[in-house]
Amino acid sequence: MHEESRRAKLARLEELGVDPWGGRFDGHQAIGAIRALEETIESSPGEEGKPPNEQGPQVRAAGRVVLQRKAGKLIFADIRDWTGQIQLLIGRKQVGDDSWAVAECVDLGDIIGVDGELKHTRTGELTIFVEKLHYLTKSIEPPPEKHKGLTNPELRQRMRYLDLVYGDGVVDRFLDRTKIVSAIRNSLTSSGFVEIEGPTLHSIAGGAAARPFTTHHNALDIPLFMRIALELHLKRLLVGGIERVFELGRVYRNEGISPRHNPEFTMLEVYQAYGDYRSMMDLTEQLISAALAAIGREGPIEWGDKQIDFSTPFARRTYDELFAEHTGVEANDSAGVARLAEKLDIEVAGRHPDVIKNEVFEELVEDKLDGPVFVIDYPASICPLTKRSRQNSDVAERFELFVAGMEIANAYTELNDPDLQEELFRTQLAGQRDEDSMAKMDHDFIRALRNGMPPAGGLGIGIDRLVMLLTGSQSIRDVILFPLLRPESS
RNA sequence: GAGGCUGUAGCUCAGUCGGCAGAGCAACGGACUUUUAAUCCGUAGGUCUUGGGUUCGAGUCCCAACAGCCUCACCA
Repeated sequence: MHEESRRAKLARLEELGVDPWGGRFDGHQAIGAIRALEETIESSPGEEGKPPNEQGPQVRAAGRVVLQRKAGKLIFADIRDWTGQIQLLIGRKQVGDDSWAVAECVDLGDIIGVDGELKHTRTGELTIFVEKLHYLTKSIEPPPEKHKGLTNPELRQRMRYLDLVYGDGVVDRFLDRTKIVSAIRNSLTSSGFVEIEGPTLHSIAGGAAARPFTTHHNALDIPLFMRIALELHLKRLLVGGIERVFELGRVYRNEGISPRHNPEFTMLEVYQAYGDYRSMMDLTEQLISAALAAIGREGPIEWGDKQIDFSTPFARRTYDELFAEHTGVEANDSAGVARLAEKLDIEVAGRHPDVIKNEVFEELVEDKLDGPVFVIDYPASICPLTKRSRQNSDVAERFELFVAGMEIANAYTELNDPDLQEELFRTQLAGQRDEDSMAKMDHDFIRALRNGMPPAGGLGIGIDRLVMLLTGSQSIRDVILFPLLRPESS
């Protein structure tokens, strides 16, 4: 077994009086920063036919050994940290017999620290000429294949730590995710929004239409649900006078898994008193622009075979307009819509016309919206939390932002009429199943509205999908560090 | 939940018509003080995902289970 030889070296290190598990290692420089010191190397002409003499800075680095070439009493090794990779040269004569014995215990995957001079080898490779070697941690497991790394998607997800070390661009992708989230948070904060933490255990799983995960509180002996949305508690805070408020948090939906769905995902919801859905469009553009700037992306972004241009302002098109454009049937032609639905095997009998129309929209229109495009003015009847347009009460002041056929954001002018809200919670649209409806009666929420919620705009952004788009990732599992997998059977 | 594809050494992958289980990397032993996907010589490494079945004989064919990926369903 591979483990045996590694354990033998572990024992050998202990014999040599070296702790194979290392300890505090102060003052090391990031490899990326060390590489940037290349220009400080001073060079004087060497003797006839010899390379120039170099004098480089003294550096201290730490990293994982990812390549190793043993050439007799010389070892070339490449170590990698999260900022880059650099070659080491360890010579028996240069480090002395004792350190050489330690160096001989180095396996691929081990973590070591070095002190040495930064200069070039004869072949011109930037290299740390090691003077002192520090063992920082032994790896008992062999690393993945050195050319291709881990390619099996299951192993990449289960052993994300290896994917991060050996996968091309994986660390950068997840660091980009962090930068995107920070940029969004900073942008909101600098616009006067405050971040709060709402409850994740809800007694009523409201604010969206999805099946919740259920759990139970022992002491109170009550059923509880993991939240499926952030909405209703944030709106309670509007009632409480927190005029600009947001939460960036995990929500849980007990639904299928796909390249665009993970049972837990990250949602941003923002509420702005005295705003409306149009203010939310401006805010959406602001946040996405800030995210792009944070990861240094300019110009169109490649996503699969699509080119996405995030220059602002994004297109704004009405729901009905897009419906007619992509289906060839006018949105208000309910007979025509019904015929279309039947052709698509969408059930028609006993169902609300807007529910049917929306299913047709999802089927025929959404995929084609490469965007970014704000789809505005949804049928009011499918929007129970949204204020109706003053000009046309059949239309809700709502937009969804579509990019590459994916819904990225959803925003409303928030409904703040408690009586209408209560009525809409009560009205189950004909033909809709309970779990398909977001009209779930929440008396406490109604009571909050009865105390006066200021008119407001609200916005939700699916952070994982946004990160997918901005990092060119085709699967949500590529932007979630530990996506849900079935546990391994032992 | 349905269908398709995949599962072989630690990793990446071959394995033809059903006839001795293969390679590269990694590992181990040896040579090498300027290599860089180091090179050269040698060695070792397998419950072919699991369980059944067909067959003289199964990694290969059939059935089932398990896991992953994809498509669909589900999912504003």
